[in-house]
Amino acid sequence: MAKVESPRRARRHDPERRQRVLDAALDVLVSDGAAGITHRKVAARADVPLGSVTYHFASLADLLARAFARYVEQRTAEFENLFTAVHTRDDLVEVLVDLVQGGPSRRRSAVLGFELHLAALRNPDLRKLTQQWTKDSRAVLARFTGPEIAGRLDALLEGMIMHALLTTEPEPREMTRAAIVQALGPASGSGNDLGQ
Amino acid sequence: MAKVESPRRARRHDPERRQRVLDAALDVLVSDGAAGITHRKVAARADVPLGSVTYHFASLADLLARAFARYVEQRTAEFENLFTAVHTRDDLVEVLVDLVQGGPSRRRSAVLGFELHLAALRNPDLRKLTQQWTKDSRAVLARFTGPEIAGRLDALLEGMIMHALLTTEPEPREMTRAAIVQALGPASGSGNDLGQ
Amino acid sequence: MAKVESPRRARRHDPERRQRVLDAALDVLVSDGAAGITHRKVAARADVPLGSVTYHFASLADLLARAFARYVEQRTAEFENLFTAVHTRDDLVEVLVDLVQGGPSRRRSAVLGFELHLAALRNPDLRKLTQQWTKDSRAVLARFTGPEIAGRLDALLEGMIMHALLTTEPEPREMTRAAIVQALGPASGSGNDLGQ
Amino acid sequence: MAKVESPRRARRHDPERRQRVLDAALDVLVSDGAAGITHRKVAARADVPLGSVTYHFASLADLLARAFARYVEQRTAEFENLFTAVHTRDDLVEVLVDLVQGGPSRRRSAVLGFELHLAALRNPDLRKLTQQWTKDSRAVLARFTGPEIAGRLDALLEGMIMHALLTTEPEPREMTRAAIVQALGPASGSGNDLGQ
DNA sequence: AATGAATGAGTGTTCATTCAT
DNA sequence: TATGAATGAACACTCATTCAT
Repeated sequence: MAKVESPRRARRHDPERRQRVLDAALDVLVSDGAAGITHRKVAARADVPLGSVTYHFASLADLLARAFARYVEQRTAEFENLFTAVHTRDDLVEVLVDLVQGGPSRRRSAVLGFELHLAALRNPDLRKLTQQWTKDSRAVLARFTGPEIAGRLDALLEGMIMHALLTTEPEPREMTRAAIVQALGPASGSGNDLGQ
Repeated sequence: MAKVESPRRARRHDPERRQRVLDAALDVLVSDGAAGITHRKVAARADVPLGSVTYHFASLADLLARAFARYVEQRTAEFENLFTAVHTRDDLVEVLVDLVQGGPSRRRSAVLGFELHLAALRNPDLRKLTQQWTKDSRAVLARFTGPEIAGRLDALLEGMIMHALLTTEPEPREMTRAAIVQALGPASGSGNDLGQ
Repeated sequence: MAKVESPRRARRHDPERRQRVLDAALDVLVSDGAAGITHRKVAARADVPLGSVTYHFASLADLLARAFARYVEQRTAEFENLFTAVHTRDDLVEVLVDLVQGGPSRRRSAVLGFELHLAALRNPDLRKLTQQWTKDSRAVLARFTGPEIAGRLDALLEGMIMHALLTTEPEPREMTRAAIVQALGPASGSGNDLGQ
Repeated sequence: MAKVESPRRARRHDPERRQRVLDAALDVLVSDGAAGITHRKVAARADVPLGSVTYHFASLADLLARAFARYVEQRTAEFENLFTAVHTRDDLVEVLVDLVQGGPSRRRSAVLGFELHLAALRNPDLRKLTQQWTKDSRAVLARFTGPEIAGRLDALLEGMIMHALLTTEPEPREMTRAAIVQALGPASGSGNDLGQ
């Protein structure tokens, strides 16, 4: 019978530890921000000895950079995924409204996004990351809207998500939808398809 | 002959010191972020002894809150001001485009804005501040656009400013203008006025 | 009509302020100990501006010394007083038992006494104070018991008071009495009087 | 030839460091009192970097508590030891007189005892420690005197030790002895043994 | 006489990082 | 390879004391 997992495993070989530490770092970023992350908090969160964190990552900045990289990777894939089922303009609108109104489930993602943006403001390496991320996101959107609309849509979404994060009175779904529909511009064709 | 400014004046009486410390705190916030602010950096920036900062502000959190409050105050006034000369739709568009494209002169403002937003995410007192600020900004916009458009315009501007801050290839002015014009929606009247 | 006393009176002339500050200092000593006393706590307790405390007392050590002096003065008088009504051996025993079992009303006194003793261990000025105090106390006791008994009685009382302060299970009154009676030694005469 | 002790050894491995820090803390308590102890003083006394003290003890209060616990442990053993050679009533008296008159060699012990008592007044954890200590001491005494006499003897000893610590004119040994003999009460048997 | 402002020294504590094992 | 011990730098904050007014 399997032994119950003890709170501090002494496993000498733990190939996924790096990943677990990175996820723990993201958890800490969500709750305490880039301002509040420390080796110790990450180690505690990952249930790993302190030395293990400094062993696997050259510095806290390095850990942060790799954690953010992991986040962007995951989020890009997730974002991509969101659009696989989009076939009509209405599908697109619905997906984007969900993105903004996402509720607590997407709060984590959103917070990390803004943490990354702010950190990137003063860290060139992270700036590269945000630029690639922005480029990729817009590319996904552009498949449905063309590049110009994609850019403004992206900005609008970002602003709306930030506001959603901070407000106590969430915007009605209908208003979010209207804003998105307007940003998408007039439907190009007569039908409901995306007209590409 | 002017006295040479000594590196540490022994000025015992300095009634505007509080304000100077707050401005120094904002300077530090711009360069190092809320993550990097310390009493010592603020004191050095304000050319004031360390004890002076802790004397005037009960805690670093208190100092931060008051600095952000000062920033919002200034920025609200400045924002209000921007629109005194706006009479036509084109005026409005031009002012908003400037807001986004503002260049280095507005970088400080923008950075502080995002620092505040992020800090507010985990600090209820600051959240009150951002909420009031958002409300006030939208109210100003709403005078020209009505409340609904004001909301989406505000989000769009925020997103565009964030992107402008992070990109190395600034968006052409024309694209920014197009996005804003679209967000404003179709001109209500036939003329160039704001149609209110 | 009399103005309601505001929490911080701006009375320029306040001849009893020194005394009030000393009493406040004793209050702080009771609650925080000699380890925890500060100008600020005393000022707050006395409802007096910080500058007033440093104005009236040359240093914190000075304030402490004068506060303890005031305490000894009061306590000596009080102690003396206790014995004015003592005429018989039984009276004496009863008064001493009360001294030990005194309950919360005497806790303040007892705590201050031990604070003083400990402070005196490292401060020669305070040591003079404790020596005089001890001498006076013993002199009062000696009027009833002779000097030798007075000394051991004093020590016994001190020890019992300290234990009473620290225990959660107070000693029965009867046991305290028995210890005191034993320390007093066999009644010198046949009667109930003190036999002097 | 012995190596000269360098002021700061770079000893990375030092398994008894915790104990040495605790002993250093007791030294500081003796010289400066609970009021005067600081991490830095302890570190200097133990010849250990500041960070080492905070590394081994979660807080200054923790350090204090453990130092006092160590003291009580040592003192209890020592006290117990004192009585192994006691067989007659005279032996007992002699040991107790030594305890009070102990001279400088016992000054350290006595000071720490009073520091602990005073600290316990405001710290429930330390109060537990003093209660256990008192109980143990009395139990040792009670083996020779019975519980009731043990209690009053304990109080008397405490009071006499405090006075011995503070006086400049030490009490003659004979007087101390008389007080103890009286507290022990009349010898129970005819002989010199303890009559248990 | 009295006090608010000011400041330098020092406090407990946290932490990134190093290193011996 | 992994980690507990260790440490120096820095931090937020407190405070006795000074001084201009």
